[in-house]
Amino acid sequence: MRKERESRPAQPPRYRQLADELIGEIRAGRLRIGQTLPGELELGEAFGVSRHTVREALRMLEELGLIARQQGVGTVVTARESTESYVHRVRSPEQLMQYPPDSRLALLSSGEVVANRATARLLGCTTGTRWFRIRSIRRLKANGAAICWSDIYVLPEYAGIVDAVGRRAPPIYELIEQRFDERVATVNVDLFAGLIGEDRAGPLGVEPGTPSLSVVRRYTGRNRRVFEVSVSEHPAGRFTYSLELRRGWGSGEGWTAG
Amino acid sequence: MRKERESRPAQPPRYRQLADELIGEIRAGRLRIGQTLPGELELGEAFGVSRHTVREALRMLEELGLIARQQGVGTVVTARESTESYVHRVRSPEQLMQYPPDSRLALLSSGEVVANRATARLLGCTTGTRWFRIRSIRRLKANGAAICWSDIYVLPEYAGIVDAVGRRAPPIYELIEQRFDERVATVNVDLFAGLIGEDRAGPLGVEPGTPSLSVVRRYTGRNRRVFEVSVSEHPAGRFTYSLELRRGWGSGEGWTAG
DNA sequence: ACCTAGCATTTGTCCGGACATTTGACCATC
DNA sequence: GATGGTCAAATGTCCGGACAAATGCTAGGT
Repeated sequence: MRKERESRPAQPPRYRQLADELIGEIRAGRLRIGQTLPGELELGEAFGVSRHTVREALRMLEELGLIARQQGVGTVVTARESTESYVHRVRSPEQLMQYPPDSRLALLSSGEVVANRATARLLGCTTGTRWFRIRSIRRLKANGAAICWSDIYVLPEYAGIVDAVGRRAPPIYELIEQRFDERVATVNVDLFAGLIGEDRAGPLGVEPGTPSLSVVRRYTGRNRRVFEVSVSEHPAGRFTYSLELRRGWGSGEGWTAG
Repeated sequence: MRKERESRPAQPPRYRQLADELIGEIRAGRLRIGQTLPGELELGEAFGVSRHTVREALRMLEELGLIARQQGVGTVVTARESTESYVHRVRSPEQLMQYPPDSRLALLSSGEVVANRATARLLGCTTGTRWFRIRSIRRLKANGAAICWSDIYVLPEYAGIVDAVGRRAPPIYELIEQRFDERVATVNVDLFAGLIGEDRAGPLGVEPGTPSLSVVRRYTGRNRRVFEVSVSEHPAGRFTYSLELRRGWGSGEGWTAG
């Protein structure tokens, strides 16, 4: 027999009331992290609702990252607060670069290099590590203005992709994804103030000593191995790196910023 | 009567098979954006499953951002591909700033200003707009080294928060959230190369002409109004702005970067 | 032409039930 | 102490059913 429901307008559904109640218990500390909740049947009896309604409520908590459910084990509290957070999202690592579509990469030189101390610190590797380095400049097609100088380091085993660089080609990480069993899982980006040295001022068309925005991007594959690092220098006035974060709810899965 | 299911190991659940089938139809273009799907009952009959199973399958598509469901209307295709994306997430706008916890903001001066042309361009407002500006320097507690100079502009109606600035206080946007009916919905961040002028070199303890990392953050409330803009300059070598993006699936809700 | 009531359609909520699968505890045996 | 079997408990999957709520369409009245 279906339980009669009070015909009160704007009353939330039963599953939401139950979810709110359980969230309150967790927030208050009466249900602690690591603790197993009563089973679905038990919760249903306790709150006078069906198991379906209980499961709907638990699904909400799961989406908020407060609990984890496992078949045969039970429902465990995993967090006290669901993590309200601000999210920046891009469709692809290429969109992360934010270069104008009418800009082109021009290959300057390439070859194998051994990371000295300074390079090792920049790349986040140990001194002596071998990389294949691709030096390039990105220019606007319209007026040929150089917007950045990029040193791109890839693992020596991926050096073959240099054949395709500099033409109407996709980004290097994408070439690597296409030709090898590699997939971008994480991108770490560092931005800091730099200064254009004498060796690069000419090709970039600026005075030596011009301030620059330095951007280091480290691409990590699924095997937690960094397979590409790009180090770019953008002369002042030619490039702004932008991002927008919007408020949202996270699932408490360790998604916080690196 | 319950339909007999083939006792084949590792076969996905019926709701997932149905979800995959519908995803395939959408990807192939046979179900187009804007098109309404057959109703839940009709889908159940067509695929020989219960309405519950249909709803589970549709819930998956909804979570992927491929469809939208509305009571009394139906289920509409909203996207052709679920948007694989890379996500950067922080818990709060304060975490976005990335200042070391042992750094302190020291108030230099404050007062109302009128945006001239250059300031208006920087703040993203019109020339002549009035702001309340708070000038400050952030230093490491340990050695007193200045890591940035910040000009923080707030709407004049929020000027009162200046009383609490510079002490063991939360960030300014948080003070505003506490005292007024304001809430951060979006933060836009621009990073670009700058240069430390003569007026700031002394207080910052660097030579004039030192390159700097300039960071502009615009805080927008729920009413789409920018209520705070902070403009910070970090001398080279003292600050790196870092972010990490991880691969994940978005819901195709227009979450792409600004 | 406009408005309103009624109705059909659709999704949302909730119920009871049954079986499948997974997990961990317990016990017997070696 | 290790191993394997059994069983209870728990969640996962799936079913049929019923009613609520929202929406859009249509017909009739003004």
